[in-house]
Amino acid sequence: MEQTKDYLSSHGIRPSAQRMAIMDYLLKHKTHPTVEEIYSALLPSLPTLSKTTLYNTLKLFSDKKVALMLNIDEHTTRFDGDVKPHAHFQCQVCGGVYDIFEDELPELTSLYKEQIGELEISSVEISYRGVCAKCANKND
Amino acid sequence: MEQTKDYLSSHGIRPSAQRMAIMDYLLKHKTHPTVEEIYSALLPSLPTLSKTTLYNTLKLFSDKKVALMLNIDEHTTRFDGDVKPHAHFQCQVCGGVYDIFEDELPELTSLYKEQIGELEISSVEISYRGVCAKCANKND
DNA sequence: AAATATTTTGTATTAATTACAAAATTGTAC
DNA sequence: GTACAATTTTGTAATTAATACAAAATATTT
Ligand SMILES: [Mn+2]
Ligand SMILES: [Mn+2]
Ligand SMILES: [Zn+2]
Ligand SMILES: [Zn+2]
Repeated sequence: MEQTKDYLSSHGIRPSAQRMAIMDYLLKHKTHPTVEEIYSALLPSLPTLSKTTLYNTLKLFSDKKVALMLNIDEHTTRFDGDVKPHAHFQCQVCGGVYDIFEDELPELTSLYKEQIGELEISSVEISYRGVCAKCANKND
Repeated sequence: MEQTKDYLSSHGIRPSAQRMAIMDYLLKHKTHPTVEEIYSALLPSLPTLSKTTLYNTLKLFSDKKVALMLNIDEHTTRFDGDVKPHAHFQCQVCGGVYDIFEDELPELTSLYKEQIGELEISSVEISYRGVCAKCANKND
């Protein structure tokens, strides 16, 4: 929790109680939560937390590059405290979002370019969709 | 237009007037249009077209793999009649969505896998964000 | 032509996100 | 420490993309 404070500060984000709680949640829960999920989880410890604060904070985190804003789920935005290069997979059956790291997908890192032709790149999102192992084995 | 009919039929889609007009529009306009843009464009020639039909049809096209549903734009879904493997780039300044093909990004095709570990893949979406050449040169 | 299945349409609803301004908190100057 | 300014948080209202639903229209089969 103390390190969360320094982490935010070092990225130019003033570490308020709300911001630390939200960042902390993202760092501890690598489930790619939605705004609703984060909100419900934090409400017990931050009873006055407003959704607007949550939206503003997550936008801020994304701008300052301490969180990823994922558009993999067509219904809602999801967030990720892990900003290292990695891809995502969403199961169309259970809706779960899973990480795909370089060991599973060696080509991955080479897609993180700063420039492609004339285009200046600031972020990359690689999204797979399909059926996860758990759901595929349900019809047995 | 006649070939559009066969194209839909061969993909198991009954070629109604609305469906042909929508598919036709996607094949002719490689601008990654939103639902609103498609609707406005088709309204003059199909005055009774309903948004519900448009949403249903685009969902059908996506399911039948004759169109891509793009989540690159966080505000709204965009559609693409080009279903060949390619990546996309959205300019954060002008909002335009551009194609990135294999000649610009040779690693691209190798990401289109059918399986990654235990995960069965049915689609891939690769989205870059940044600033396009036109917008980068505006501050001169 | 009658019966059946499919597609289209219009309206109402849902739900994620944004806009906005007041209230609260924090930081700075004296 | 009080006063003032800047920042952050909050609650409410508004927006808007997307979906639900059932009636109307159209196409297909018998
Ligand atoms: Mn992740
Ligand atoms: Mn494209
Ligand atoms: Zn699953
Ligand atoms: Zn641009």
